[in-house]
Amino acid sequence: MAGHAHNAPQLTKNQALVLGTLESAGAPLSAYTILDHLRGEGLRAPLQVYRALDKLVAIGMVHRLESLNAFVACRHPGCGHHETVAFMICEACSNVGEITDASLEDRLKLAAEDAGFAPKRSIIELRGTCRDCQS
Amino acid sequence: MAGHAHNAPQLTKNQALVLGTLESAGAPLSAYTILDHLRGEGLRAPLQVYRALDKLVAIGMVHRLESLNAFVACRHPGCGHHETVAFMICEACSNVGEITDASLEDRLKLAAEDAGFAPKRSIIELRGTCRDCQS
DNA sequence: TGCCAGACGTTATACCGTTACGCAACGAAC
DNA sequence: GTTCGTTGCGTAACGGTATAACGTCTGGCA
Ligand SMILES: [Zn+2]
Ligand SMILES: [Zn+2]
Ligand SMILES: [Zn+2]
Ligand SMILES: [Zn+2]
Repeated sequence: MAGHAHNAPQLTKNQALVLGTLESAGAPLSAYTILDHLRGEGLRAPLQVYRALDKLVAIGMVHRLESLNAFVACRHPGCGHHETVAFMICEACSNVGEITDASLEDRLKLAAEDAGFAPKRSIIELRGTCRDCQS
Repeated sequence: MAGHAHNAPQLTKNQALVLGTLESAGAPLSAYTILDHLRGEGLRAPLQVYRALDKLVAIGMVHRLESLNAFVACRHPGCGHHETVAFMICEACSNVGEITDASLEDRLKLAAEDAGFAPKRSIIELRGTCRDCQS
């Protein structure tokens, strides 16, 4: 359960178990996979996992990958409050990287506002091949 | 079944039914919702809808919205081959707009390559409020 | 003490998507 | 014309993802 200290508000037992599972996996896991990893710790129902995930996502320690229906522990360099993050998902090794790029964010916001759209949340997920997997 | 003519390769009956449903809805629909709309036309199983959707997505007449697990008929102005599209999803009225912005695409590609990542596919979905729904 | 908010546990259910099988239609190759 | 590969179709069964609706238990606080 190593980790970067987001200003984390005392995790509960289930939240800590779920976070630990994600961190030691180092890759995205589905809620049901997490559940399977934690049956030995007494968890039995999906909802126990989903509730913990909801909280962890809310405080920014875990991200949800929409295109994968899966969750990953935050690896953001510095782990600040990232408003907009772009995820790089390697299809070969499942590793997930995070980009925060202000000019990209600006560009996106501008393009949306040109169309009269007021964005609240941005989902950016790149599928491809990470540095290590390019042969 | 009005529509823009992508260079469409003669849709089959099921494909035309599914596309027609999406176009007349004018908003994203889940595969099961499409199926419910088409029971009267003889469709009975999810697979019939998913197969049609697969094809329609492949030829670019329908887009899949990953963050919604839903599908929408293409409304892209000009409907060309869009490599990278950003979707603007209104959370108030469910309307979906499409942006194609070369400089945004470049910026994203550059940021990824800085990180040693070779992207194959980009998923960009903005959640927010469209022009008509801002009061 | 009484109350409330938040986390918890359990059951059941809804929603999303695929596997596996077999059949029918079409066109190219022989 | 027969063979064969490809593509679409239909059905059944299944597996993966997420939530609803209960009730319980705790800790904080008036
Ligand atoms: Zn992060
Ligand atoms: Zn990789
Ligand atoms: Zn489009
Ligand atoms: Zn709207």
